[in-house]
Amino acid sequence: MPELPEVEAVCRRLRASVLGARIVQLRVVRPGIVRPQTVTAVENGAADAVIEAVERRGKHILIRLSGERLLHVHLRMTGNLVAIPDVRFRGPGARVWMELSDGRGLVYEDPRALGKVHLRRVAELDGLLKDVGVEPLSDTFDATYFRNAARRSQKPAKIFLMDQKCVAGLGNIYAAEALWRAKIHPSRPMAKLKGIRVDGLHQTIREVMTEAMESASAAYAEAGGFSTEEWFVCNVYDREGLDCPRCGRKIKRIPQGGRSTYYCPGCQR
DNA sequence: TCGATCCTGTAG
DNA sequence: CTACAGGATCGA
Repeated sequence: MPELPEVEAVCRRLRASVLGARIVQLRVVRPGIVRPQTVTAVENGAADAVIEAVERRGKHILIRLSGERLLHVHLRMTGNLVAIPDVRFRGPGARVWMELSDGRGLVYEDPRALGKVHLRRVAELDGLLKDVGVEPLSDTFDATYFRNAARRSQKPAKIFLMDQKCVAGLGNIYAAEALWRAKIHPSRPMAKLKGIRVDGLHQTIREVMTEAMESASAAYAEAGGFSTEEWFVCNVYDREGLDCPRCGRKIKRIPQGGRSTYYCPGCQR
């Protein structure tokens, strides 16, 4: 589910439904979600807070609460955060749930339970997010910024994009898709790319994220959750052995950093 | 940079 | 049964 566009879609939905609501109680069903914090710390800390804002930094969701506190949520692989009409009807997949004062529920669901829900103080935020890079669709993410970062990194291009330090929010799918559009081989060390090709990659990152952002939010607003392939057409991701839509060669899959990377050996160099 | 880890579900 | 999954962190 969640790379930046999907996380943003989740935030938009929450903003439309949950702002100004008061949290009567928060319950942690799975302690692992909250670790290394304790169940009691998070439950007590969120009780009685009013939801003042829903913000996002990279893939991090930041729910601002009254009293200089906030809920810091990371969906990781399979997490989701949704408002439901009646907290009593939460599903068995609820790992953390909150009862709102009007009886609705704000529920963190996560089948694999790899995600995180933490209670923070506003003052801690900068420290916690210090390694989260620039937003890919912000003005700060310009060609110069990207060139400078690229020049300093020996990492393979795909690893570089998935690392959140330079630009935040790209995951396995959109990193692969941006590289395909830019015709760059995922193993290519960033510092070895010509400036003009780095510029090209900068451009395709913006394209991919813009398209994904729009369709993710649209699909999510309407139907309340679709799997990616229904609204974002991938050219390489999860297409091992199929023809490259651009040059016709067979798409390959290689391991990188313990994950699968898909690319076209014909046109990505 | 690799592998293990956190977990469960699903496809082959 | 094994392999793999849209993420991130840790230690060797």
